[in-house]
Amino acid sequence: MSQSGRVKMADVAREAGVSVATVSKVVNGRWGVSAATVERVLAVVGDLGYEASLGASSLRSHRTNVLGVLLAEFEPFSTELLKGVSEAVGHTDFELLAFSGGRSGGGVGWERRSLARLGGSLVDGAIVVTPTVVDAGNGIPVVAVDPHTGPSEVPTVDSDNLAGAMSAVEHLIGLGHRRIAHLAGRDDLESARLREEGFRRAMAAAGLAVDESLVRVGGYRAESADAVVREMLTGADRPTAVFAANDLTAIHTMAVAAELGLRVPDDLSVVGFDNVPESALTDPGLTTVAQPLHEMGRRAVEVLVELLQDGADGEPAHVRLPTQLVVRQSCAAPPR
Amino acid sequence: MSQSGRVKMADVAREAGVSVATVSKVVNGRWGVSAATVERVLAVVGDLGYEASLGASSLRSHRTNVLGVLLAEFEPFSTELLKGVSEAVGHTDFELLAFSGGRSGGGVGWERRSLARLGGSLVDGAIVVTPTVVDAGNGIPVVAVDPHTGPSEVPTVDSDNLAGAMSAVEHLIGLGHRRIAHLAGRDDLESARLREEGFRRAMAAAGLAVDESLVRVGGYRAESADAVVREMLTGADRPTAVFAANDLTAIHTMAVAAELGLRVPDDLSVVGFDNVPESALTDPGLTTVAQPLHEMGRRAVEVLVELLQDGADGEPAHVRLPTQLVVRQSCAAPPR
DNA sequence: CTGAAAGCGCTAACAG
DNA sequence: CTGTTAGCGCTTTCAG
Repeated sequence: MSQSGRVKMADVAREAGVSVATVSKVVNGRWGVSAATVERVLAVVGDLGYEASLGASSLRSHRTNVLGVLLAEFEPFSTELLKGVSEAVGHTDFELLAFSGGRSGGGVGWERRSLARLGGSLVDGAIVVTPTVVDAGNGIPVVAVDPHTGPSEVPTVDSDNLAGAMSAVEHLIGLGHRRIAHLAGRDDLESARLREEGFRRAMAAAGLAVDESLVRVGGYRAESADAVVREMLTGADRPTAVFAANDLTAIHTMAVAAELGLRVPDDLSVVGFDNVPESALTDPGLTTVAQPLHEMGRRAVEVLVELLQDGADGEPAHVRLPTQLVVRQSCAAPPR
Repeated sequence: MSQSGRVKMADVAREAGVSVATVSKVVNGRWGVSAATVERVLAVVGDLGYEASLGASSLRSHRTNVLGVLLAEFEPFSTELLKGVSEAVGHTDFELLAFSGGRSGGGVGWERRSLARLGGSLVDGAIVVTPTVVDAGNGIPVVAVDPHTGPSEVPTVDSDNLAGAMSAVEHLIGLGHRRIAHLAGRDDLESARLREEGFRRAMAAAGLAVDESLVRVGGYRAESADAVVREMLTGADRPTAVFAANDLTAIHTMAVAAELGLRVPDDLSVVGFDNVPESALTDPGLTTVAQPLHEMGRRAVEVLVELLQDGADGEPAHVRLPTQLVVRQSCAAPPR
């Protein structure tokens, strides 16, 4: 039947002998079409396999029943989150659209760009993952997961980064470590700032001084951390343990250590943060602070859907979930 | 500056004192605009933070520089693939859009629906993940990953399911197993069919008869496999080993075994297929057949981009990548 | 070099 | 109940 290109509403209309307006009404279940017509049109729709163009209908109706997830790139953190989001969305009748705009790693501002490109038409609401700047949305409801600025005027979902970081460092201290390094995220990320803060508090609580030369910014990506890690591990007085701000850089730390001939955990202990599945794939398995990533995704959907239904009444929600230390094999007592 | 809703091209035009047509030309880098005007418009664009609406521009131009990934839901298999896709797309100047249409698990036809909704406007080309029916695209280039029908008129990317399955079963046989069950996918999935075929060939090669009561369809999801697994493991003459058609059902098999008081691998050996990161998270770790998921995603992008640039000249590409057995701790010699 | 006008495919008032 | 008439925000001729 359908010969070239996509089937459009006009094709259905012609075939069914009605106007496009009528087809539109039928397709959208609007009132005021005779049962006979509805049936005929639906038959043709099925026949031709017609499906409305998301772009076109959204342009006009500003209601698409599609939820958007905006992210810088599809890496372990955001894909884990997506699993939770996907599961939760499956219980609603929304469709799900994940968008990664701009070039990988996204120059700053990807969240604004993406929001502008999709918002106001394609998606009814959006979940932005790890945004560094949140514009209170672009006319559409937005919830931020693990945002830059920490709780603000836009609803957020995150985990208890401070307590999580403390538990990780306490674990190292408990094993006997004194010379502990922190491979920090970036100052402009709230989660990273809190993890560093947790590191410092745990150290202070144990009466340990922080050697500032061992607190270095590695970002959240392997590439950005590489040079810093090498330097840290080849330095004269290298640390006996490293607390990395996330799993990706922790895993990279282990890789660099191996390359340098250091055994983990015998020569160097490593702790990460996130508990992405990849952290269990390393050898030895990475001890890390688990964030309930799936749950965070589910909660974000919950908050967003509620916003969509009830509107933004009152204070924005700020959901904070607990973290938990997952002990694997990457930590041991320090070498003597 | 921007007060309500999104900034649109008309706003930029007004502010810059030119027509929308001119703004459009500038924004799209078209020829024939004076340097002075270009500069002025660009300044306003930056100022107002203007970003073209994907929906609107795609509607008119049929070129969006966005690649689509269509999937039934965001589960481990497709998200691993996405990581590879994302990485590869990062090296191009395309943006990436992953869409999961319809309700979770998607009634059949989700691939057609999604393609119709996005194709012809929103995306320039699409990668469909595990489609059960491939319509040769909806006017746009399409490449299928791990498709239903096996190599066909649409380009495909998959892995060597037959050899992979054989290696898994040979591993079990090598350990001394004779009574091996196969938790099959579904007959209408090419990959599942080939895995079953591999199972049978390996058994035959070893001179072992297949007990047909131990070849049961579990689908690719935990829920669909649950009842079948329970029945299999509680039967009178239960198998000493199970080769599941994918990791998700293998993992579920281990869970059910644990629930029934069976120890893995002492009482029951289990092998999976896919090697999604989750397979390393189980206790004991799951022995499984690795598919190069990231690589498959990368290759799919490669094929798609080429299609987009050079058009579909000649035979459709069919990329088949090798699999590899990953031995963890879920298999041992059968109990005597 | 610039702007006016005509749609892309669809939905939302309105008339008939 | 049904069709006609306007656009949504943008790109693209085609005159000026």
